[in-house]
Amino acid sequence: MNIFEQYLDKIKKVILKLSKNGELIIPKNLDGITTEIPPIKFDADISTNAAMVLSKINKKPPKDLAAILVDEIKKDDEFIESINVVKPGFINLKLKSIFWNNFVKEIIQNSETFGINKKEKKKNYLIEFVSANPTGPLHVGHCRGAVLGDVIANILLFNKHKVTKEYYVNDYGNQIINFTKSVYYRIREILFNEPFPIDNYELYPGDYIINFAKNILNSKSINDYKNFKNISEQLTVLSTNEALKLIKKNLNKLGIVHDSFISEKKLVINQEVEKVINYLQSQNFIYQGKIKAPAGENTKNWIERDQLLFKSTNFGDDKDRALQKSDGSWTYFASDVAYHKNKLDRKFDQLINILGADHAGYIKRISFSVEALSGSKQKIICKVSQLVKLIKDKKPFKMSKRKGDYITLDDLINEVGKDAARFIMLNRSSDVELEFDFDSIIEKSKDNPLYYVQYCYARIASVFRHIEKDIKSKIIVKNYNFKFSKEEINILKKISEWPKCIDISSRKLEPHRIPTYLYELASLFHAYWNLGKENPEKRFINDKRNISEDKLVFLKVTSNVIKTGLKIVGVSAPEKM
RNA sequence: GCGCUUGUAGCUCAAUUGGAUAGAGCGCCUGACUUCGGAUCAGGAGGCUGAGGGUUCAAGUCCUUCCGGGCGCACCA
Repeated sequence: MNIFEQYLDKIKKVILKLSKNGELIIPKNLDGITTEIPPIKFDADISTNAAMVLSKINKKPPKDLAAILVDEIKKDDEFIESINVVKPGFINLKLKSIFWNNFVKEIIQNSETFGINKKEKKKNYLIEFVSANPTGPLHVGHCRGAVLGDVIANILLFNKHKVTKEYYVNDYGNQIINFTKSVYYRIREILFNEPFPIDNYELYPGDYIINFAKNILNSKSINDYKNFKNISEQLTVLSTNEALKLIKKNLNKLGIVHDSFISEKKLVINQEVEKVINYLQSQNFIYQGKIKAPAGENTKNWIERDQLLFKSTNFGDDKDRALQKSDGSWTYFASDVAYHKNKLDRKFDQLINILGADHAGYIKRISFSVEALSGSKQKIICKVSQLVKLIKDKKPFKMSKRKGDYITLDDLINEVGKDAARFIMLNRSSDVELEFDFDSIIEKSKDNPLYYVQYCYARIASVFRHIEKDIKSKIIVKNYNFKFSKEEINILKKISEWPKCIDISSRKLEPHRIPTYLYELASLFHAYWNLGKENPEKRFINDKRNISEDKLVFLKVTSNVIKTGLKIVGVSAPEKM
């Protein structure tokens, strides 16, 4: 139950009715009219801007219009305690405590579905995220995008949409050849005692390659390692499989499981790239031409050459984009276009891509290709996760692949744990760079907002332990005539904002709103808890270890939201810490 | 040079898809545990939301021009 939607509907009905009676002129649509959470200082529960929005068209001051609206809104509403008009023209409603009794009843009876946007049309989403090259373990940089994608999926799933989480495996191209060669040299190092050519900058120096080499040797799939050419194809498959196995293990440790993995190589082998290029050619989106060197860049080494180009400038890109390399093989972009055709063919309602900041420049061309392929019928949403700045010893920590001094996702989780990693990565809007201070998260874990929220749940759980009830089991309520305290109603108000939080997070694909909300809710709860120190009446259980039904229900409802929220974020809700 | 993105308290960040007197944490100062878990709480100091212009009843939020940061700008992926 979303009380803001509920009252918005009601207010709109009132406005329509007044306009029918000729008391009010209304604009073409009422979209500008909203219900909001009033600032705390007003001691109100819901506010609306209706009078201000209607003011201009009616040529009347908001105050006068508000007066008319207030009378009509008040009519036949047994739940409104007071309603008043505030300075620029806001109408603020305060609800009676019976309203909150009903509100709580609703939640108790539908604890699993509280917060879900039931009105929303259910869609079928495809969300592609992580898609790191299968050449080694995931590192910290991948972590943020991974969590972002996973939690966006969780929010959509919570709202009862259908979601497919997909990983695009870039197992084709130069990087893969270099990677396979690296494995090959490590194998020779083991078999023939040849030193690994560490000076060759095309190769991957990381130690993990040694493990891949050992695993492949142990599998005994290949007998003769003397000639690279003879075994390169087989070795590529074995090597990328090793890398993928490791990546999946890393993801699992973060609590992420993709529904499907799509191989770039397969798209190429099945000639899906040719097919899509032919199609685009038939639609006149492709031509043979040259790309100009970018202005301001060092153009000494620039070689202009004829290439197969996609006309992304048709859609507003700065330049057209190459599809084919000079050796005739496809560019990354070409097979990605084929991949997106493949996505479109699977008939999703909405495609979502999660990209790292370093790939943001890629968004235009890929979205334009989706436009071209779908005849502008489909648009893809691309979310960018900004960089994570690692701080160690109060200094920025720069990672270098070459030196091998980069922090893997595995290291990160081993140090701070899955839950903290997820919560911190999500705690900020994905649009801003995030500072990840290793030391403060490891050393003083109390500074970690995750614990603050979890502690709230643990405190409630401890009350349940004292009264020998299970926090997880359903509560049977005899009658719903509660008498909530001022503080409890204040927290219930916050709980009433939960569906709104979910709604916005879902529509804007902004999961960071959930940890923020949970933190705020936990904060109110901790403050209330501490009142019990000075005033025993504010405690939840009395000397005889009894609890009133009101308080029991209140705790149940609060813990329910915290738990649901933590679950969406993908972290645990421990009963003891 | 171009594109994307960002600029809010000393630091790290929120801010209800345009709403009211811009809020938290850290740090700094003062206080609260014989009793439901102190991983907590109460109070104080700290702001011309980078600068100018515009749209609007209303702008941190939208448009525009500057200034500063980040990322990207070939056949890499």
